[in-house]
Amino acid sequence: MCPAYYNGYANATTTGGTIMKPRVRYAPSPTGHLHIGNARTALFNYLFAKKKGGSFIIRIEDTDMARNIEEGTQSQLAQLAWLGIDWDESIDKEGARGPYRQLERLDIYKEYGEKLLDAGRAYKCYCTEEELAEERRQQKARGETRLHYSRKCLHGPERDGPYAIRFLVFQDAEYTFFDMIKGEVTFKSEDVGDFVIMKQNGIPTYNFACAVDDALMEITHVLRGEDHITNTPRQLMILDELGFDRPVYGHMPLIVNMEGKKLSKRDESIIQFIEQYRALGFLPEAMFNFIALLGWSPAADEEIFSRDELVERFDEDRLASAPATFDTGKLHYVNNRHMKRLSREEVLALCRPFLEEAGIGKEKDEAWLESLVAVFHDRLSYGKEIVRHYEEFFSAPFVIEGEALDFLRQDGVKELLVSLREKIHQADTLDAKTLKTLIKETGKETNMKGKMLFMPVRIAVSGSMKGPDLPEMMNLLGRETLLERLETTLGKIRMP
RNA sequence: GGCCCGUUGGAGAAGUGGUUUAACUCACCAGCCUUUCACGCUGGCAUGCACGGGUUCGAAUCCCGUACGGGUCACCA
Repeated sequence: MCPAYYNGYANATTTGGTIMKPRVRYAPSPTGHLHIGNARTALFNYLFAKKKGGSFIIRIEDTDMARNIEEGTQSQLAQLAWLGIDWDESIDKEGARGPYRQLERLDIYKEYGEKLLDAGRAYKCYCTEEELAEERRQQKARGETRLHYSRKCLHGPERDGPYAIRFLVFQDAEYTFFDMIKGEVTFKSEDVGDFVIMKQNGIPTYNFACAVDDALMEITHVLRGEDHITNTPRQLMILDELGFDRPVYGHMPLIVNMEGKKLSKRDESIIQFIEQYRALGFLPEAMFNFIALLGWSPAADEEIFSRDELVERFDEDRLASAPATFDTGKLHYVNNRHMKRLSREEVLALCRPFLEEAGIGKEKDEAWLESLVAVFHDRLSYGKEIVRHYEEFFSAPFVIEGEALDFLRQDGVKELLVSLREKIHQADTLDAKTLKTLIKETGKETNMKGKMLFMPVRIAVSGSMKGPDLPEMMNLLGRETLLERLETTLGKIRMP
């Protein structure tokens, strides 16, 4: 993009010709746990700040008293920290521009609200919720397309009683800004009705607090979800009237599900909260990696990166403007790739809680657990999946059917299995290495090799033509189960 | 309904007017490797960029319209 163009709409990036270090923020409201969409907003702001050597600030937007929840703030911060997103200034890390919790900044909003009142850019509104609802109802009934406040309090007399403060929107003004992602965006003031900046309870509304804080905290760039794009003109109006510089805005496309719908918290098809992924045994660096791919793409032939690599490669010009589809399959792939980088011990540590929870390997020793993990390491998409893999091969009902059964009905298979059964029965010790030797010996004796040797054994002990490494799997199964399954299999192929 | 945004293969997605005969990744298929299965490696997979006009010597890329999808119009953030 053209720098001159850029500066024509915002001067926050430069002052007196020197480039300032960017200051960006993530501003969650503590109404719940960290949602995947919010995590992405935080992540891109973080990436942008780190890449440019700037500061990443977390501001708590707790102005909705009704929806704030007790643990909301701590939960948000804890999950961000887990992802590996750390911050330079926030409620637990005071900087020069605090406080960082909006309810602790009420005096500030009050002061600026009065300033606007005095300047005639805002007015007191005594309307009740019921009156406003009735007004809207009538507008709709009349078929009006723009449902804006009627301004009936604009010229009304001052009176007693609670009031809200409304911003007086200019007539016939245009608000144009250069969006880092969308390009030039223009809104006409006539599309914006007089909006409340201070609620009756003395607490600011989102748009007001947000604009004032961005200015006072010297935020230079605001990267946020596209659902905020229509809030931008309102914030611009406030900024302009208060004489503040505008930050540069960038509106990121929404995250949608496979059906193209916005990720709603009620959507059952996708797990929505970071905490839930953590609980399933996903890796924080993999989540970081995956989320970075939601609406952004690297200029490389590779998509698997560490956090540092992502910071290094981040380029805001590569942020997409089309919706980002949340693809669970891709998430599994990314996590799998990151898990492959882990040592066996690390994977076991990740899987252990799930194994314990499922009661797997209770009577087995540590070596057995290690082997179990080793056998599935490569194909694990997340920690808890070890349970599913285990059940599939070890505890599910043993059945052989279809193609697998047909394979066993070939000549020589029966003799092969009988011979192997004897060897397993007689062996002193059974470990993976021994089992491999036994299979080889059986092959020699019965004159079977390659697929004709291994596949019948695989099917006979697992029921499946696919699965983990055969000797390792047989070792985990143990002598008793092997003999049982071999017996069952032989019984099956005797009766065609 | 007004306003705003978007639309490239089975899926994600590059591409910002001319080495694009449209990267790369996932999935899928084939081959190689492994005495089995995976892993890994190699190759295949859009005669076309929602549709219709236009601008241009030249458009997936710029403009206009249509269709479809989404967002937003609160004393929620």
